[in-house]
Amino acid sequence: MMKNSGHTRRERPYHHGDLYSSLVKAAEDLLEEKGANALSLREVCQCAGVSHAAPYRHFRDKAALMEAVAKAGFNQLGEMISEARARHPGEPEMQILDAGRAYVAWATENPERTRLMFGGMMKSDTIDEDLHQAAEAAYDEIYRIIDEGRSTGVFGGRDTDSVVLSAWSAVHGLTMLILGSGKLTPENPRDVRALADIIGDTVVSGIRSR
Amino acid sequence: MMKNSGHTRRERPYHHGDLYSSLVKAAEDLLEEKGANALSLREVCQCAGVSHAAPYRHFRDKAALMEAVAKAGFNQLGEMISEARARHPGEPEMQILDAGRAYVAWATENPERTRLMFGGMMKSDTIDEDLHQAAEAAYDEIYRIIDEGRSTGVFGGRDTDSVVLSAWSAVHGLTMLILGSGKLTPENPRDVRALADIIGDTVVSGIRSR
DNA sequence: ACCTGAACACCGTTCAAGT
DNA sequence: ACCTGAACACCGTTCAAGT
Repeated sequence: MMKNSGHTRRERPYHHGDLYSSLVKAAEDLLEEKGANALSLREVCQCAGVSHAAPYRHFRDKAALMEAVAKAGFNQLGEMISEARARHPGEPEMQILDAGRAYVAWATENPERTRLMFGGMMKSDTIDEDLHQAAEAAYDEIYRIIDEGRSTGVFGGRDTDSVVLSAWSAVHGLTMLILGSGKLTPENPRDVRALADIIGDTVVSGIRSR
Repeated sequence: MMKNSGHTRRERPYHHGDLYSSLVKAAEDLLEEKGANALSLREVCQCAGVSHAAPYRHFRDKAALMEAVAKAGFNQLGEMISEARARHPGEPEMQILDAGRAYVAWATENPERTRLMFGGMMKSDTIDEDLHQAAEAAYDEIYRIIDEGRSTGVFGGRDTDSVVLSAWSAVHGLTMLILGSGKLTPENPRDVRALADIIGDTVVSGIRSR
């Protein structure tokens, strides 16, 4: 298990080359493997093959590294929703159903990263602007679905923000219950999808124009 | 700021008397004050006026103390829902609306405890049976509301569990978005209640029998 | 410019010893 | 039975020094 990222000749050069990315990758892997509580920066360094002081050239502190991990997570999650939207052009109901499936699926496949992303980090006042924008971009994907559905008359509700909130809350709530409660323990992706569909049906019933 | 819990004569007796409760209380306070990440067992001990080794007579480890905090949280949350239910006998729609308000209100008043309770702790296989039952009792309060609503015909849906899941997901999702996303930042209890009512209306629309 | 190694103040946990 | 104080292995962070 020698790590040699990008280098073919020297076994371990003094200068790493792309330490920033290596640290984020190592942090992601270790986070999912051991959980947020047991994740130490020193272990991430060991995994990336550098000394425990090396990260401080690239990240202000441990929290900044975790913010980078969260940012990558929001980008991935937003991409999943975007793809679900693209799969059903002109069909907002199918878009929201499929986006819900994708949201829950990604989160259950990356539970620790999801907990990190929605665990209160975004509330801190020292929040990075990059991270904020990545989260915003994911939100916008949901907004676009609802907005199209409302403008074509298939969704109702008093205003778009309220409908987005309702849809997002339901899907996000299912997600966090799967990750956080002892009650919901789907064994495989098909179980996850079945749960997502139960919530999807209720959401669509609740926001459909009447 | 001398702590003297229960003792009037001696300033700091060798035997504390009710260290278990004092530690849970101190942990609750410090948790909400500094956040889960910055909470140290040693500081809890200092706050309770004992040495840093004293807790190990009452708790297996730090995680066990946090489980006790979570258990108390589930009991409080379940109590809130129960009271909301009792406020509107025979009116399941009002019960679920009011329970949603109470759920979101309690969580926003106790954000760190809520994150602890739903942060994945319940997933660990070494979970305490007491904690599991406290969480189950809170869940049952929601179940009772939906069950009564379905048996009197005001709620529809394929089965009670699916309807409970839909309602719980929506309210829990709003809660976690308020606690965890940068987007939702209600400034006061009235804002929180307004958000809860938006979700409540959609949920009731979604699960009402048609 | 980028990384290391020693150092510092902390942490959770253990255990012999005190009351 | 309950608590203390010293000890251990760890941790995040800093900084002079190395390449």
